[in-house]
This record gives sequence, structure tokens and C-alpha cells, in this order.
Amino acid sequence: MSKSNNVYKDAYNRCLRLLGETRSLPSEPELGTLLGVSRTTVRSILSRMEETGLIAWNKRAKTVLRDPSPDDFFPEEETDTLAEIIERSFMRRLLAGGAEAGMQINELELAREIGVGTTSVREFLIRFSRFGLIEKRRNSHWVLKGFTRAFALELTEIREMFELRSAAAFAALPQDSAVWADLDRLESEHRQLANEIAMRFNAFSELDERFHRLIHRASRNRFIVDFYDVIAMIFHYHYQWNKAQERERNEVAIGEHLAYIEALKSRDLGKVDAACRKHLKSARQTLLTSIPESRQSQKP
Amino acid sequence: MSKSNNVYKDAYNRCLRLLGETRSLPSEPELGTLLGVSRTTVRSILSRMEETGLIAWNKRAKTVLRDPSPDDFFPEEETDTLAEIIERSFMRRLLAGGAEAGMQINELELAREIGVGTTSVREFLIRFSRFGLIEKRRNSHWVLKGFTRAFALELTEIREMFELRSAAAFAALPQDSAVWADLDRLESEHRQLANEIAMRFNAFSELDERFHRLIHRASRNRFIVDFYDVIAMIFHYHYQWNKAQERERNEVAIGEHLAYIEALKSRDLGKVDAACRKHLKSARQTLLTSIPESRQSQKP
DNA sequence: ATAATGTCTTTTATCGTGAAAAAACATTTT
DNA sequence: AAAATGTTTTTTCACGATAAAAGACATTAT
Repeated sequence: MSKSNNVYKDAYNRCLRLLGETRSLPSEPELGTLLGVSRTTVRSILSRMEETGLIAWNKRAKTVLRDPSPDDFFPEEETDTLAEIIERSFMRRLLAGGAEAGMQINELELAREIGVGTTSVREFLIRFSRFGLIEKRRNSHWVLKGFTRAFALELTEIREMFELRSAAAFAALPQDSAVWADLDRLESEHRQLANEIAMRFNAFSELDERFHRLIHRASRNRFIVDFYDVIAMIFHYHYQWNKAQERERNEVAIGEHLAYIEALKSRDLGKVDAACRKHLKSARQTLLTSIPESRQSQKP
Repeated sequence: MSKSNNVYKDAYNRCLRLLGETRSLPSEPELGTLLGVSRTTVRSILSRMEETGLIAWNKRAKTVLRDPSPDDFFPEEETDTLAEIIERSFMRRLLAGGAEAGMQINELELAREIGVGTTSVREFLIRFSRFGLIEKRRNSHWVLKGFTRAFALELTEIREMFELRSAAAFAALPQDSAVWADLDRLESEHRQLANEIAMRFNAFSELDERFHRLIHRASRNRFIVDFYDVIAMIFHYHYQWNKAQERERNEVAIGEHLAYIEALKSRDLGKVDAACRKHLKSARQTLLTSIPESRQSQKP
């Protein structure tokens, strides 16, 4: 088995959802851009849909014959990228405790444990290394630096530097820039979420990322924009991991975001700076309290 | 051919240089740490040295029999890492012109052209991607973003942010910190180079990197320290590439460094800030003038 | 003529494999 | 006993091979 067809399976599932909405499907290239895959994959999808009697397919005519049933879908776990699988496995081990700083990381062992080739693990580790949690010893193993207090402090230091600058750049953007509409949209999403906070307070994580990415993009600096990947990654796992007072935390954060949005709209740099600082301070606090104190980080 | 023995060859060459200085070699583990390789490699080296009559080897006794001659050495090009070979090839293409922004990068083609496996090229590109010059399209090719004016501006923006902060942190370091001795040593190296600038004005590049890395380290922030890799990489190729007024530029830079060092030693934050800004401004200018204007970078 | 479909080619993603290098273990020497 | 040498096992690094996916080219339909 040399390569899984998860791209096909994932696109197939997404295409099934499309099926419920129309009586016939668009052209192959159109479907391709819609699903974000090549026409080759689109045709594989159509072939199978024809076989399973979901559509009748004759050249341009792709008529929907029946609504998809739950077992037309490929199982969720078969649609994951190998990289995602490896990342999840790796992060589980890392956060499940017993991952002491200084510990060695063994490519071969990881690969065997996850059941994938070493190449994929190697590539993952190289990509992952930019998050600053692991480090390579030349011609030798990787070393785990650990998800320590020091890490969180270094991360947030940069984050604050970057976001303050981005927020200032945002506020200085001309009135006719498209970002103001984006900001309005995010604002109403925040208000909506604030009302429904009881039901779906875990939807905040995703909204949070969209909001901060919008601000960082105003910096028009690829290094700042890219750095948000590090933050997003940490917060992603942080949210999954630390559920203590999640609802309260999110409620507070939504409030801070709304104030922050207000400040941005006022275009008053002083207000922006204050609102941004306030939010980042509490975000840092949240992150810090979630890190087990037990193992103090020592710097040489 | 599945893996070159460049580690062995490089360590062998370095060990030959050691040979000229002593009558007998130290223990295997000692040699290992000295050369930065495992004992396995040390033993391979010793075996060959015995075969070629350089040493007599009997257990602990490793007596030097003769001085190494030039053809005892492995050729320089056989001691390079694959990663280095790929990087050089890649950068040559990138800087040799004809590398328009937006151009596709083809792993297979690169691998064939350089004469290496695709895996190594892939891994190189993943590692290289953190420099912000290339970007991956999911399940597809890489895209060259180009060594443009925009890139240089984004890079220097971060650099200035990071270095100003690091310099301030540096100046605030306690008097008994080891960095002050390092700084003194660097200062005298600068003065020495200033005198000999006529002969070895290209030695500056290496000194420059050591100086700035020392300052960045004072930030005690891995993201700041790691970011210097990006700067170092760009400047490394920049120095190789742009030889115009090299001597004058370096002379100016040495002067600025000395003023910067003076400011640091004064521990006066105002002075540090001013000296740092002044130097970074001219460094940016140097970098910018070396970028061909022809193809203006467009941001969307 | 444009845009779709049908077909063929190239590239990417992933694995298993084997040599180089590291690391672990066993034995000897000081 | 500590530290070296001798020996064996593991891991890393890099390759070629192969299926999935993308992309290019040829043909047909509007």
C-alpha cells in the first residue's frame, strides 16, 4: 500500500453533500475547483456515483437519481491526510504526559507505532520543527524541548509583538478596504455566538482563529502571517486539551474581541493598542494556567 | 548508492589536520567528541589511517607514523552533505535569474537535474519553506515567491523588530554575564579586521553573523534566535552574489558595529536603540540595492 | 471558437530496502 | 571501578518503485 486515496474519499464525501442541493451537477472543471481537486479525481468520483446509482452520467448530463444515504459516505477516518494522522498521534503522546523535556524522539519507533513509513514521519518532524517544540541533532535523533512554561512565554512574547503591530496596521487601512466588511461580518458572528454561548461555546475556537488571522494579515508581512500557524497549532491542541472553565473563558474572550473590534473601527490607535493588549494578556494567562507547573523549565 | 559516507570523509579530513599536531591520538570516545561523530565513524577513520600507513594502531596506542600529504585528504566536494549540495544547486538557479516569481517548482525535475533522489529534494524544500521564499500547493507543486523587494522589506521589518528588542535585553544583562566577555572578544576581532580590511574584507560576513547572533541570543526567545537563520541564509547568498562595493560596505558596517558595541557597553538604552537602528537601516539599504528592480513585486 | 469530455503523461505521496552512522552491549585493559 | 576497546543492534538517511492525483493533450460537443 503506497498511497491512500484520502483526497478522493474526502472530495467524494463533500460532493455527496452537494448532491442534496441540486438536481444535476456542473461540468467537470467546475466541480474540480468547487471541491479543490483535479479533474482526474472528479471523474473518479463521478464514476463511483454512477456505479452506486446516485447519478446518471452521460457526458455533460449528470442527473441526480437519489438522495445520498448515510452509508454512501466513506468513513470519516479514511478521509484524513497522513500528515494529520501523524500530527494527531504525535500530539497525543506529547500532551498525554510522560513527555519530559530533553526526551529523544525516535523516527523509526514513531513510524512503527503509528503504522506508517519512516519518510512520512521524517517529513512531519521537519515541518513540525518550526513550531519550536523539537530540535534535530545532526545525523542523529530529534530532541523534545517540551511544552513548557518557557515555551508559552516565548510564543506569547512574539505573538504580542506581531499582533500589536498588525492591529495598528489594520486600523490604518483605508476605509474602502475589504477588511472592514470582513470585520463587520466577524462582529456579527461574535454577537450571535454570544447569544448562543450556552449551546455551542466550543465553536469559539474556530471563530477566534479567523478573527486573529484577519488582523495579522493586515501586517502584509509573510513572517507575521505565517507565525500565526504556530499560535493556531498550539491553541488548537490547547482547546482540545484544557476544558476547564471553557465556557467562562470563551465568554470573556468574546467580550474582549468585541471591544477590540470596536477599537479597530474607531481607528484610534490608542484604543486599539489598549484593547489588543488587554485581550492578549488574558489569552496568555489562559494558556499559562493550562501548563502543568510540575516540571519547571530550566534555561542554561 | 543509497547514502554517501560524507560524514566519515569530512571527519577523516579533519582528523588528518589533527595528525600534524601530535605524536599520538587520544582515545576513541575522545576523538568522537572532538570530531563530532560517533565512535563507529572514529573507528572507520582509524582503520583507514592504519591501512594508509599514517598511524600504527594497536588498541590504545595510536602512534603517528608520518605527516599527512595532500593526497591523503578526500576531495572537498565529497565531504558535503546532500542537503548542502541541494541547497547550493537550488540557490544557484534561484539567483541566476530567470527565476520569476510565481514559477512552479518541480521536485522530480530538480532531483533529476541535481542527480539525487526525490525524497531528499522534498525534505529540502520543506525545510527551506520556512524562509518564506517558496510555498506549497496542497497535493501539487511548490510555487516560487521570488527574491523580491517585498521579501526583503518583510524580512528586514521583522529583523529590526527582533534586534531592537534583543539589543535592549542585551544591555540589561547583569555585569557578570558571560556575554560581556564575548562582546569584548568580538570587539577586538572587529578592530583587527578594520586594520586588515584591505586583505581580508570578505571575512566580515562570518564575523557579522557571529555578532548579530550573540545579540539575538540575549532575547532568550527561541523564535527570535531561530529567525536569525532566515537572515543568515539570505545574507550568506547575498554576500556571495553582490560584490559591488563590497569593501566599502564592509568598512562602513565595521564602523557601525563598533559604535553599536560601544552603545551596548554603555548600557544606555537610548544609545543602544540609536546605534542599532542606524546599523539596521544601512544593512537594509545594502540588501535592497542588490535586488533587481526589474520585476516589481505585486501584492494582491 | 469556446468549453466541455475523453485519453495519455507526468508528478506527487508513500512505502520498503539497504548502506552509513549512531548507539547499546559485552569484554578487556589500566 | 572506571574507562577504554571490541562487537552487535538500531536508527538515520537516501534511493528506487508504485499507486494516487495532477496536469497536458486530443477530441468532441455546443
